[in-house]
Amino acid sequence: MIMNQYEDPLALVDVALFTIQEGRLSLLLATRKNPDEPYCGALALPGGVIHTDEDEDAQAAARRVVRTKLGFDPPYLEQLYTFSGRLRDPRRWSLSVAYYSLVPEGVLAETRIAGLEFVAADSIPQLPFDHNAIADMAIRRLRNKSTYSSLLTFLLPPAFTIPELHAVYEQVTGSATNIAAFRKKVLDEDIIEPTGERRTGGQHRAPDLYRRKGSGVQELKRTI
Amino acid sequence: MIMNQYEDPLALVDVALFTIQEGRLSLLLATRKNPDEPYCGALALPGGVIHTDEDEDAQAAARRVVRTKLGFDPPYLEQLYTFSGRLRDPRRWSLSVAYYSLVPEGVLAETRIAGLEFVAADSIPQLPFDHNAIADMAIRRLRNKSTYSSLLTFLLPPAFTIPELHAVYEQVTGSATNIAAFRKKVLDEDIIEPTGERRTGGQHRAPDLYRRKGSGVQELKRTI
DNA sequence: TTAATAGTGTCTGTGAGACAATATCAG
DNA sequence: CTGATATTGTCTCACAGACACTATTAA
Repeated sequence: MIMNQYEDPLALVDVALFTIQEGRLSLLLATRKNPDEPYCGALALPGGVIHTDEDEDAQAAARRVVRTKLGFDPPYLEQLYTFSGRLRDPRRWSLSVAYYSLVPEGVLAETRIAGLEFVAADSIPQLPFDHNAIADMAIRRLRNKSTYSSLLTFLLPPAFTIPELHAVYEQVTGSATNIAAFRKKVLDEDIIEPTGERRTGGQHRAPDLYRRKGSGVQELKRTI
Repeated sequence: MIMNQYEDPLALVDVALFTIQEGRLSLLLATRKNPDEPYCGALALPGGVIHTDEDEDAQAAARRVVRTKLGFDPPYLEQLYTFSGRLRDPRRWSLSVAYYSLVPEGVLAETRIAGLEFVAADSIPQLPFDHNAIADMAIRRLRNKSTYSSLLTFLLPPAFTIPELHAVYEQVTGSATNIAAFRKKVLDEDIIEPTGERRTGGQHRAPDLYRRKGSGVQELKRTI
């Protein structure tokens, strides 16, 4: 190991993982289980030390954290911000690359892994470290990016209806909006496309099903 | 020092510092001078190892880097993204928290510090590490944020005219826009305010001077 | 007075948003 | 048929953008 005249910071990743549970935007918290680490027993954002022997980069480390805690690869994972400082971790000067992740409604409904808990995004309890700051920034980013991208489709199953997307939009942004205007906007943005199917079963007209267009997030441009 | 079973990554900061030089958006590069570090002698983004004994956090480290290389505190400094991986630095697994900074036109004109060089943002040479990726992302962020915030005012002196702001806007976004529409939009966005003075000297009507409103960047909201 | 740039007023097209009207579904 | 919700069509208002016109300045 090539040395460095300064003590190296502790390098971590933390993940703010969101899903829809019972119609509400929810954040995943995990019980800390390692007795060698601080705040053992407390609920916190899932995270951990970067394993430089196996993780190719920080994104891979975050992916590994989700995979080991939840058992699957997160469909959407984006870097949020890096939190750092001398005092944020009792061990030593630390640096946490924070990510946020979106998981479709229902995927985690049956997952009954011990120590995991979902809390409503608008009533997050007090968390250790600076995890409340991370969660707050993740929600702000999510709210903001929802207004100009196909981000929210990652909170829904592969095929979804416009009313469902509209409900998620209202849940995330916290604002009531006109569904007719929403429909028109989202359709000529060219970020979703009809599957050709409809969802039957309701005692009303069957809504058209759509899927996300393209594999990643689509962002829209502003003018001036 | 509390140990950790994994080798710690090398923790760095890098800064993409922009200013206007001869009417063009320009990026600052610095000659690497430390013979113990890779790419000594090459031009690269100014950066360095985080000093955990003196830097409170990564932002403070980036501020220190700018201060020691340029001799002043950067007026605007924002975290951009964290670049990481096993191979990006020949020393070892590394993690660089990248920042971008904006400095008013003219402030660096007289600065004649050896080893510093400005290059036009649209013709950046090949750089060591993944510094080209950092610079590209910084320019994308700058271009994008310019369209919905008061960010560009940080590339101008404290008092500036609307035509000056418009010229910077066109230079940064690379698009020709209508100055009348630009003026109207920027004025009712409430992000700048008139100083009450005008800039005389030209052989034409003296333009009104404005200043940025508020101390930080102002962002605008989108609708739907 | 003239050349040059600053600033203002007017018109138009586009798109968000409200709302009415029509279309389907299950029972 | 009826009660529900989905989808489409129409109108209005706000605003970006184009452009013409007026206002100032120094020489």
